Amino acid sequence: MVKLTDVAAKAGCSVTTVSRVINNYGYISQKTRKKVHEAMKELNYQPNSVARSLQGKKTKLIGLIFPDVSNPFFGELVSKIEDRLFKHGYKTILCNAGNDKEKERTYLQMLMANQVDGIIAGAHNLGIEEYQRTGLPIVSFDRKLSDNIPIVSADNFKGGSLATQELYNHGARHIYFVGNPTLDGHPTQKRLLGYKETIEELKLTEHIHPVIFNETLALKEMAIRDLLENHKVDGIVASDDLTALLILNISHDLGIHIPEDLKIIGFDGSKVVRDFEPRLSTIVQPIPSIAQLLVKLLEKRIDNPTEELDNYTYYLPVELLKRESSGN
Amino acid sequence: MVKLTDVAAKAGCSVTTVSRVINNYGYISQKTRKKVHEAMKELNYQPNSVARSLQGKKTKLIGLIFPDVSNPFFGELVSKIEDRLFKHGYKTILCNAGNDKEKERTYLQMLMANQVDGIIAGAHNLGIEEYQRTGLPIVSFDRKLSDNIPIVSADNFKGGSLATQELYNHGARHIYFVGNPTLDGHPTQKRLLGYKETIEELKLTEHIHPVIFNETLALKEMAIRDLLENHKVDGIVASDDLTALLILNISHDLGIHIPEDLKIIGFDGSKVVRDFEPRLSTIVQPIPSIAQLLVKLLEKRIDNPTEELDNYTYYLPVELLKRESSGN
DNA sequence: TTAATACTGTTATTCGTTTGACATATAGAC
DNA sequence: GTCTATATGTCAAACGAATAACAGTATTAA
Repeated sequence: MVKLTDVAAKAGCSVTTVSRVINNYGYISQKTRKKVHEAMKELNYQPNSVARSLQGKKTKLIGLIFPDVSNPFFGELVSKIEDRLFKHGYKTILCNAGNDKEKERTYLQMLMANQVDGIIAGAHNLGIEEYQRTGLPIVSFDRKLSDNIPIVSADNFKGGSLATQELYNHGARHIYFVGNPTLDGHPTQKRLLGYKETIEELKLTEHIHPVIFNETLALKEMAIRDLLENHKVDGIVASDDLTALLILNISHDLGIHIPEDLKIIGFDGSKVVRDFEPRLSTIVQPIPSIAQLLVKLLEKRIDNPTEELDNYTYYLPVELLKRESSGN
Repeated sequence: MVKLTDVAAKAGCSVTTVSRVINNYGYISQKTRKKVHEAMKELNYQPNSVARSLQGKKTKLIGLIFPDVSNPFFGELVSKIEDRLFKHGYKTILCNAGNDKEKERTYLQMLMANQVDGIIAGAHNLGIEEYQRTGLPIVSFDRKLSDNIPIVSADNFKGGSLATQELYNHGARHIYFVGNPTLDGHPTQKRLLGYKETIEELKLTEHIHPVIFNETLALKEMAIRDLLENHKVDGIVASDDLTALLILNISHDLGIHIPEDLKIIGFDGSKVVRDFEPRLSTIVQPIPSIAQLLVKLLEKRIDNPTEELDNYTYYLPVELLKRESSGN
C-alpha cells in the first residue's frame, strides 16, 4: 500500500507539505502543489480512509437499513439512494434487515462500530430507543422512529383515497382493501385510512381483507382465492403492487375478467412493475424524489447536527397511473 | 463514544487485560473474563473498528459491484449475497455501477481506500488491469476478469440449449433468439451459443433478433414489435426474463396467442418473476447457490490469498421451469 | 535595509486499538 | 522451599494520516 511518506519522497518534499496539498490548508505554491499531485497520480495514491477516519475525519459511510432489495420497490429505492449518495461522495453500507429484529439490532451496533456518518432507515423492526441511542444522524423512510428523526413518506393517505375514488368512478361499488390490516405505524396503514375515509364519503361499506405482507406466497394466494370466490367484490385497492399482481393472476385463473368483473389498483409503482406489467393501474410513489429528499435531509443533519429542522414530516405527492386493470 | 479505557476502568483492570479478553490471547481467568464482559455490556461497548483496521486487523468489509439492484435478478442476487456475508461476519458496501465505466473505476479506488477485505464483482465495464491492480481478493460473477480471478456462473450454455429444445418439443420450428447479440464475454453470449448449437442439432435455421439490454424501453419495444409483425416466428428464447415479459405483453397487444401462436421462454427466474408472472416459462439460475459459492470462494481467498484454487470456473446447474408460455 | 509575507521543513502529538516485552503476584505441584 | 503455570499489570511502539507549533528560508514591498 502506497502511503503518504511515499508520496512525499517521490515529490521530494515533507509529509506536512503533502498533507497541506491534500487537505488544502496553509501556504502552498502552485509549483509544489503540482509536483505533489503528479506524485500522487504516478503512485496511484489514495489516502487511507481508515487512518483519516481515526483522525476524526468523516468516514463518508452511510448505513442503509431496508427490508430487502429483492423486493422491486426497495430495490429501486435503494438503487436511487445509493446513486445520490455516491454523487455526494458517500459510500453505502447495505443492510437488509428483513423482518429480523435481532439482525437489525446487530446492524445498528455494527454501523456504530464502523463510525458511519449517518443512517437511512427504512426497515421497521426496532423500537425508538435503539435508534436514538446511536447518537447518529438518522432519517427515516415511511415510519416514525422518534420526535427528532425526520420522516420522508409518499402521501399514502392520498394514495389510498385516490385509488378508492378511481374505482368508484369506474363503477365499482363493492370495493375491498386487500393487504395488511391496520398495523400500528406501518406505512400501509395510511393507505388503509385513505381508503376508509373515501369509502365513507362515498357512502359505501368498507371491507378489509387481510393479506399479510410477510406471509408465504401460498398463504397469500389462499387468502385472495377466498376473497374472490366467496365475496361480492368488484373493486380492490391493494396495499402494494405485488399483492395486486397476485390478485390479477388468480382472477385470471378463476375466469374473472379484469376490468369488466373486477377492477384493481395497486400501490408503489416501481419502474419494473410499471414497465413490465402495463395492465396494472397503480398509485406511484415518487421514488427518485424520495431518495433525493432522504439524502438531502441526512446530509443536512450530518453537516449541522444541532440545527433544528423546520419540518420533521415530509409527504411527497403520489400519482395515479391509470391502466387497464382499473377500467381505463 | 465508549472506548477501551472506559471498559478497563469499569471492570477495574488494565486495557491490556480487556484487549486480551476481546482478542482472546494470553492468560485470562474466568472471573476477569466475566467482569470484562459485564463491563462491556453495561457500557454498550463496541470496539472501534476503524482503529482495529488501522492496527492491521481485517475490516470485514466487502465491496459488491453490480449493475443495478433495481433489476429483480440483481436485487435478489445482492440480497442473497448480503445475507450470506452477514452470516460470515462481513459488511457489504454496495456499488451500483450501472454501465458507467468511470463510476466503476471510482468505486474500485474507493474500495481500496476503505481497505475492504475483498470484492465480489458482477458489473462488466472495466478491463482486466484495473481489477488486477487492486491486489485484493476478488471473485467474479458471470464474467472473466483475469486468469487468477475465479468466476461463478450459471450454466448459461445449457440454459440456452434447454430452452431451445423445449420450444422444439412443443412444436416450434421458427425459433428466434431475442436479446443481446454476441457481445464478447457478456454472459448472455453463452446463452446464445447454447441456442445456436441446439438449433444446428435440430437442423433448423438460426434467427437472432437483437434487443440490447441497456436500451430504453421504447427502443426495445420497437425492436420486438418489428419482430412479431414482420417475421415468421413461433418460438422465442429470450436472453432474460424482462425481455420475455416485454414480448409477452406486446404479443397480447397484437392479438398473438401464447402459447398457441407463439411460445416463449425467458432466462433468470428471479423469485419475483417466478411468483408474480406465473405464466412465464424460464431458465432458472440458482441464485442462492450462486451467492453461497461466491461468498465461499471469496472467503477462501481472503483467508488464504496465496493458495491456488483447484478450479477457476464454476458453472452452476440451471433448471427449466415449464409454464404456460412455452406450451405446458 | 527592514519588514512582512509566502513557502517549506522538523518534530511531536493525537485518534483507539493491538500487541510484544517485561515485571510481578498467586496458586498449586513436587 | 522451589519451580512452574497462570494471571494481571505497566509501558511503549505501531498502524497512517492530520495538524499544531515552531523554525527557517525565500521573495517581495516599502
